[in-house]
Amino acid sequence: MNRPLRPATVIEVAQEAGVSTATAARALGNYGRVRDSTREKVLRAAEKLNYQANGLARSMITGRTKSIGVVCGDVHNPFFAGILRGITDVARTHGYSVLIANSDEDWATEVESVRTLSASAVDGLIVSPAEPKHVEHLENWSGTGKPLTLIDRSSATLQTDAVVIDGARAIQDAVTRLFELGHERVAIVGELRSAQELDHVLSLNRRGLDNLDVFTLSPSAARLVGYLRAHTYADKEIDPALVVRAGEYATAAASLATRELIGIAAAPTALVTTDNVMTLGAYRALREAGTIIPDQLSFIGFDNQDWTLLVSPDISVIDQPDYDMGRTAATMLLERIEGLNEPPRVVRAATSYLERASVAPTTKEAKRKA
Amino acid sequence: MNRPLRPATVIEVAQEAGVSTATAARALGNYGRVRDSTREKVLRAAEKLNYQANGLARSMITGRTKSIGVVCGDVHNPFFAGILRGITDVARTHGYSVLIANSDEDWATEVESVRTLSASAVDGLIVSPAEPKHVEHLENWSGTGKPLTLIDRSSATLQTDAVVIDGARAIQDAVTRLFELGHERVAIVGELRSAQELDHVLSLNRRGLDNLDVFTLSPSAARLVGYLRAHTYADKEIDPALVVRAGEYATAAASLATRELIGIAAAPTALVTTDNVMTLGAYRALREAGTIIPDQLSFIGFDNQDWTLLVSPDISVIDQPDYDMGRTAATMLLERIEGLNEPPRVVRAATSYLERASVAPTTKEAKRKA
DNA sequence: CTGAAAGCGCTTACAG
DNA sequence: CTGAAAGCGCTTACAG
Repeated sequence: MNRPLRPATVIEVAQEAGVSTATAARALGNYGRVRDSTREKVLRAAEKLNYQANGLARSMITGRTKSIGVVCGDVHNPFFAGILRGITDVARTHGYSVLIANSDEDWATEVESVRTLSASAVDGLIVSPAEPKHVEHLENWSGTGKPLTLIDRSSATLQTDAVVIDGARAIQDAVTRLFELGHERVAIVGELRSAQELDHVLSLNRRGLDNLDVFTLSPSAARLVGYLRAHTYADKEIDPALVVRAGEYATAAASLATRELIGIAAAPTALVTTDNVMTLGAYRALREAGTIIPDQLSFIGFDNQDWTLLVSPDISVIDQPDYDMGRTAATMLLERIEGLNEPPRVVRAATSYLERASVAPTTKEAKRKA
Repeated sequence: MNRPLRPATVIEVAQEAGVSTATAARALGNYGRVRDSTREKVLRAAEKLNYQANGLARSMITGRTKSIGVVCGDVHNPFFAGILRGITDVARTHGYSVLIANSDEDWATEVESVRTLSASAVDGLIVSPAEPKHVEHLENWSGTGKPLTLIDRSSATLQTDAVVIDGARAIQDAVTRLFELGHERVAIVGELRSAQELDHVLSLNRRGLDNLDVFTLSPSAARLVGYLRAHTYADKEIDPALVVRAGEYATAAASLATRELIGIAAAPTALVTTDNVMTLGAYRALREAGTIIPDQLSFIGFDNQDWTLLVSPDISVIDQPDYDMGRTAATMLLERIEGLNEPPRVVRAATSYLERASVAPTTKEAKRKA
């Protein structure tokens, strides 16, 4: 009865139960046909010997490890943390383990992460690709026949499941709302890392904007398109000085860009941001500059972070269901792992605009209403 | 040259290179002696066949998977997110994968998580035990000979590496600082889930407090000890009404408890909290109640969250190096995995008190100084 | 329903 | 330095 250091094997259980290893394996592994009385005999022997299946040996044969891999930008970013929580919750209820890797939005790191997870033989992968245009490594992964689900970003070249939001629509609605409130000079702060993508988007005319598939763009570029569409459809001109590029995915960059923005001669009366990092950075700059919200500037952030309800005034935000997005992505991935064979499915999670005290009509508009 | 769906095996590489499988394996696996020219021949064949080592087969033999498991309360909690980031960063540089599970501070969930990670055959485990007194499942794990590192909480019964902070000391210093500023009525809001532990700690006299090993307590109880010590050493009486028990690890519970606290007749002039969840909950309640900080109440939070520098006034905090704690825990674990054989090491990470505008002297004290 | 035997893709003594 | 062979702990046709 003394528990051996080396756990018992199927063979030992079989001997204890007086059956063949094949039969013991069937009873233990819960497959094939076994007479009930035999199964019980085996299970009793297993219990006696404290049998624990060796998952490695099993996985080598079945080719499945009951684990999934996640490659996101940074687990410390609350948006990804929320997604990850959703993924882990779904995985757990299905008995799957979750392996996590951060890309820091760096392509080479992402490639390496995928390789590491691949070496860990995960059954499926959830990735928010750092560069949706460079997904050869993900194509290779898919070449193995194992499923892949994209999250937060989709790809034009990759035919797989994806969970995204319509960020362009969300920003378009927010900006339009600001127009309603009388704002004529609305600024936007976004990462917009790719200057090329930025130039491309800015160069589009109305028809170009209409026809653009925003889901193939990087998140910040897609959201900028919403900003441009709002202007175009409202017949407002776009002042390039109000389109602010942080250039990298960091709060410091957003702060710097925002500081410059509010220093220009024809200052904006309203500001929208494209995600939680930009929101935090921009807000810090406004706070340091002593900008009075909403009197001097109406402000709409992205992502419903805790702090947006702790500062004064409360910050209006575009809420994005990160947790549910994670759940959805995991659910879709597990369906594929379990054998679902359908054309790629793209889920667009719903965002919602939560208007709070950081947004107010312009003085002029307020008077008009009165 | 067409890439086969099934990756090449050692046997195929060996045939291609014209050597035995043993030799091919040695060259591929980078162990044993192989003549340089032979090695090259094998590696060239491997490249040609696009050989990828089957980690599962390798792991089954070596007994190692190059992966570690992490069981924390909740990855969505910024404290754990910071820890996890530290762990993943260290793991990556060593070529290890990280498997993550949340316990939600629930013991049964933790047990299940350990079992799942165990089935995934991780080489080591980092756990912040939900109930430091109930660690039989962790003892079982250690019984396998694989290493375990505790984080944020240690255990009296478990002889393993651990990374903790001296929360008692941190709170003691903070409370003492409040005394210096003239505060006589200092309150504390903590989770203090275990009523039994709370009663025990509250019942201690000076000697009992002196001799208590706070590292065997739950974090919030340990921090309460710091509060009690500060009072005892300053010869201040403890008003039980100022020791506030949220009872569960949730912001809502902290808010509720705080709301009651500030409603009592003899209200506190200062408040400290025991971790980031309690801090957020307490701050929300104060904000809703319209408490003016620091005029009506000096406030010291735990964990240097982003938002503590966004609200007005800035919130003083006890900073806890979550990221570095994660790094340290991972480093220690990997050392054990690599064979280090030393007595258990307990690292006490340094906290720092960051005083900001949320803390001020009492009116009386301010006058005295003037 | 059960058993004997082969096999998954590696690593590892053991000889030479 | 290299090779023939056994073995890790399972699962899986194939017979019966």
